[in-house]
Amino acid sequence: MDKMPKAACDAHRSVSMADVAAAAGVSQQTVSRVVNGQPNVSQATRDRVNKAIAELGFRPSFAGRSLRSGRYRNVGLCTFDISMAGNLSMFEGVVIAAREQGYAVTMIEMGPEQVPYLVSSATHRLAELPVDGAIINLSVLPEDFEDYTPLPGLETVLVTMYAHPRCTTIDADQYGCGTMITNYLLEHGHTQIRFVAGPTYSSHSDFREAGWRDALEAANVSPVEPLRGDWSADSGYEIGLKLAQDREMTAVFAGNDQMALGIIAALANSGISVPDDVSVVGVDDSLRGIIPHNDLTTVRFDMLERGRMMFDLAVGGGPARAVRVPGKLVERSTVADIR
Amino acid sequence: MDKMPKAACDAHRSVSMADVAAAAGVSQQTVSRVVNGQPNVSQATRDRVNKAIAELGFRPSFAGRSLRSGRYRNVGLCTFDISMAGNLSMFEGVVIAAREQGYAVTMIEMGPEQVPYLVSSATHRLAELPVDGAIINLSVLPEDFEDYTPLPGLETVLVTMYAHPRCTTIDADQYGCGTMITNYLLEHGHTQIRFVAGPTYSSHSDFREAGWRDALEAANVSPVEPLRGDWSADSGYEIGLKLAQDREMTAVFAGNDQMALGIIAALANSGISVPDDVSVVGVDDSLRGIIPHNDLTTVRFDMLERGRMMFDLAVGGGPARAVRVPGKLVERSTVADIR
DNA sequence: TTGTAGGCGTTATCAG
DNA sequence: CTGATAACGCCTACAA
Repeated sequence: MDKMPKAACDAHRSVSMADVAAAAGVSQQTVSRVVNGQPNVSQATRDRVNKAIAELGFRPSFAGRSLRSGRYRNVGLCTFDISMAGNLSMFEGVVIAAREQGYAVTMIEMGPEQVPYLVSSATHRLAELPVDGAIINLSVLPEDFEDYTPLPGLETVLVTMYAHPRCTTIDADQYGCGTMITNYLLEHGHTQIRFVAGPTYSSHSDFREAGWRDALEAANVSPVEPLRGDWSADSGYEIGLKLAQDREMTAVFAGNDQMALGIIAALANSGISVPDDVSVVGVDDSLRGIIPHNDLTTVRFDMLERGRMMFDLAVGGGPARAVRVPGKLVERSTVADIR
Repeated sequence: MDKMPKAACDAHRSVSMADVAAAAGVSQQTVSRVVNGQPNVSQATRDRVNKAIAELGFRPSFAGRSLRSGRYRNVGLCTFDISMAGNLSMFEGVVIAAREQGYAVTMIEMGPEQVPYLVSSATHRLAELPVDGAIINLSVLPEDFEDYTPLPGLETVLVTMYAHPRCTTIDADQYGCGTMITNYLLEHGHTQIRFVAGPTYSSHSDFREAGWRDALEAANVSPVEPLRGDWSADSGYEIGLKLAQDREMTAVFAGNDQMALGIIAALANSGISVPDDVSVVGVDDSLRGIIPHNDLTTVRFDMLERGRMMFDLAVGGGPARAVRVPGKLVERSTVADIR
């Protein structure tokens, strides 16, 4: 009984290099050399080790490796609500960017029981994960945003339009997208441009609205108070019915593509033709492939570019700054010169 | 110079419990107790330690912890192409399910340079990550599927409709969804039910088609060869124009909702009314909130239920089996009794 | 070409 | 209540 190896007592222990070494009759170090493809091993030894590896089903321990190296080659990504529109496409960009550098992405969701949403909670959850950097997606502005200080030693990037004094932030440029769309409509001769906002909690909607407001005021036209939807096409339809009563309005800047679609349907049902009578622009370019003959003029954000920047900031570090990734206007056929 | 601490030489080393212990004038073990909220520490000591933790910006090392515990509380998720429709929603379910158990999810994408796609490559990449289990999403059937043997010691789940002798597989029940939709249309008196397939590489499309075929044959009607689209609404539109020529057809089973939308538009433009003249059913229920007045009858898969099952299988283990998660018919108004 | 020693940060165990 | 020790799996450095 004395000779019974400890390993046999612990069913949960995984196969280590020491086990492989024992099986192959070599030292642990030789196993390490084989596993890492180092040159100074004779072919015979190499074969014996590889055989043992295969038989025992050895896999190198991430824990052991990263304990040694001090790095994980992995970034953490936290969202408060993963199902919020846009989070998934953001995630896609980060995963692709990470893969290009040989990194993985570890994801957590804070979940609905974590109310109020605090950046500091997110940071602490992420800090216990095997990550070299952290990306925290702030779909709404958390209460502790101003007071927040990132953990020293964990490069942290906040995804939000708001700048932060001690932490790098990044987001698709919602404000710029608001001015871009509004100016585009102004260039086409429109002045009575209505904005359709998203839900009140959405800072993206706020920034798009601010861009619209500022662009209008720069052109000396006073903005009409926006109507507010909930991002859904049906809410857009209801709003479209109201807009159809507005005899001044010649253009609509919808907070997203779905609402734009609803608005266009409502206008059509009210005998108003797009773009002949009224021009409509959306945001996100989220309808490609989804609806037939998609002709909605909109703004597209390059999710791969955005993901790459988030990733680079999260692993690269550098001083705190506020990065805004510009979108591109996608001209289709729901905008025309004013009649 | 002799007294210069080693740490000062290595800028990349992170703050360890030993550092905190030195700063607080206690032993490393006491720091461990404080960090893990164990009871047997005096309040005075606890305060001193916490102060040192805050000052030094200590965060517990994932590597050290999991080296000790032998577990990661993390599952790996691999997709061959993350942007494939459906992958992201699958991912969402897994992340939510994982969070409920205090797990994180680490994600990798194989990327386009990894051709041909091999399950074994995915397994080996996942095996080097800090994961207790692995989920591999097989959007297409890889060449080495039959020969594949999962790594012993890494619980592996394959997401595919195909069963595997040595590995648990799971998927939304595409075949059952095919029979369900077809039987539903048969119950409404339709027999001339056309199927619109997705791209040839899609096994999901194949299984939906097989379900359709079998249900028809069980009802003694011989299936007309399906038309094939590329999942997009525009391809659906083209197919819809062809279907409009088919005088026998009274019902269409579209491979997904987007194509269904295109088909309905093309039928309408050809003077054929849905559901008065022709009934149409889609799959996925992916249009909610996207289009106004969404009235498409379709099949919905519960992504949270699916994610929970995948997660449980990946951490729970058990013998190899093939799990199929059934969908639910969502009755809206694009199906009517045959005229 | 191969082997030995040491330490990365943590926690279980035992000793005080 | 607190501290010392050992071990988890791996890799760098050095020795044979």
